[in-house]
Amino acid sequence: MKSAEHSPLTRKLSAFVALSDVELAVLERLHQRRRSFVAGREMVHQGQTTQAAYILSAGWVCSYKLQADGTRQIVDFQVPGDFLGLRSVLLRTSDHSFEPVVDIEAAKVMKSDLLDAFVHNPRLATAILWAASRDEAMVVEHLVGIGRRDAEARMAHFLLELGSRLALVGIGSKEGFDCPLTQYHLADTLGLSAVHVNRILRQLRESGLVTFRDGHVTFHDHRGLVSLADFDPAYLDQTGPLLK
Amino acid sequence: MKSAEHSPLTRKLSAFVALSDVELAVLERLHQRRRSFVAGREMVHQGQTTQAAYILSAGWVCSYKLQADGTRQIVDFQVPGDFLGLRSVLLRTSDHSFEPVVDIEAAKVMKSDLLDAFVHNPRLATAILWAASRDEAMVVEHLVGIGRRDAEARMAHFLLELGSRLALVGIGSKEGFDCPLTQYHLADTLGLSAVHVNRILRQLRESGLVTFRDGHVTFHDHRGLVSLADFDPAYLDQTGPLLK
DNA sequence: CGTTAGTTTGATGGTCCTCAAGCACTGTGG
DNA sequence: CCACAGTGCTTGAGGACCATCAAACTAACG
Repeated sequence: MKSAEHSPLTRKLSAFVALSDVELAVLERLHQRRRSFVAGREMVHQGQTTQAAYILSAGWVCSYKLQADGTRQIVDFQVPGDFLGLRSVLLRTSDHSFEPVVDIEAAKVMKSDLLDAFVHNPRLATAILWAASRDEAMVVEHLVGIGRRDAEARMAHFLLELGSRLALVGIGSKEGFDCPLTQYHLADTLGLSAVHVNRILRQLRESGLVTFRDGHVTFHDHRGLVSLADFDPAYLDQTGPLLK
Repeated sequence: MKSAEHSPLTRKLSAFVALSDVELAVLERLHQRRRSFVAGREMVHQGQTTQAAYILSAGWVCSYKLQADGTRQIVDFQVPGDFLGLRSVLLRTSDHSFEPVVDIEAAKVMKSDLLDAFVHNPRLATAILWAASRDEAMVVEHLVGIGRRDAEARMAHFLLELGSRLALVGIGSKEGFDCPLTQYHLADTLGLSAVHVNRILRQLRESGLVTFRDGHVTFHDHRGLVSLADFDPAYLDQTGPLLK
């Protein structure tokens, strides 16, 4: 089986652990129940209890929290290869909502199947938990960005992180990537207004660093961006101690 | 054994799961290796790999990330009953630093002991992972606060959350709590300058909502604060689905 | 061809930062 | 005992960054 035939999740995990044929097979079997969801319609509402998680195979999803005053904060995006609602299956009710950014394809994973796979394939369990832990590290980095970076660095950092994540599953590179997000998504992610997002994007474009336009992000000066954003991909790349 | 004799961690977990005598004993045994650390000296540096975690039994610790420009973002505080570095033991190198806010007492937990306890006491494992998941929910809430709340609501929310957490381990209430943090800590937590923190605190005090002074937080109008901050403690209180 | 969603730009103002200075308290050493 | 430094708190003045309001423009779509 060639790498191109694998699911994005398999690609992602394989970048960090050498998975055995058995483990690969179990992973592919988790992808049986294919589902589609249309853009914009909320999949899981905050506070809801779920007995299933999803593995995203195509499209983008955002997870967010709504506040009483109507403002929204996007906590994270899920791209192909990412889990949706893993934590809410394993431990607690979901504390945020999920909404597809575009029409998506996902595999529904029942709690029982997941626990079975974990019990019989501890290395696979570790790999998946490693991915969950990486997601958490991204949230922390996001927190740091909103708290201590100005709008320009925040945007640069965000685009670089997305680029790295997508490159890992083969749909992005240091040159750029396709990006279905609107400037409103960026605003709700970065804690800015949509108007200001627009101005910052123009500024980055006019500095020759990066262009965000027509659903595509183009890195013109990747190193310059890294320097502007103080971007250190260690939190995305590092291998877990149990994954030897 | 009376509740007062239990460790703060035991108190916290007992609020959500009825632990058996065996589980209580295992939990207490994890507290054997007592250690002290002095205020201000960094315990774990970001990027460091650790083979041990700590259970905090007295004092406060903050976990933070430093940026290249010298600014600091505090991600979370640990109060008695909280774990330090649990994730870095289980999965990956630590991605932030830890520093005691005051002199602290903690129990060192070796990775092997923890894994042993997990294997033989799955309910205990679930309870501890529930606590870890709760920590993550707090980080998400923190992110929302910095991204979408103004300085006053951010401060109010933070103080309310701390109050709830401390009440759970018996060192705080709706009336207030002792708090060793400086205004600089608050600033680095909330993504504000220390000067602005001072102004916001004055504003909250003069509105008769809350006083932060001389190492003590006093809630004058708890309900008013909750309303100002749009504080919903669900993310702290909810019981996980596996904890029946 | 009107409607809607998304982008772009300008004008104005508020929130919060930075710089600066003064004060209170504590601990230290001469 | 007192000078002095260090830490933390407080307040003022000025300005930067970013929000809000408003309006025009484009593209997609029924």
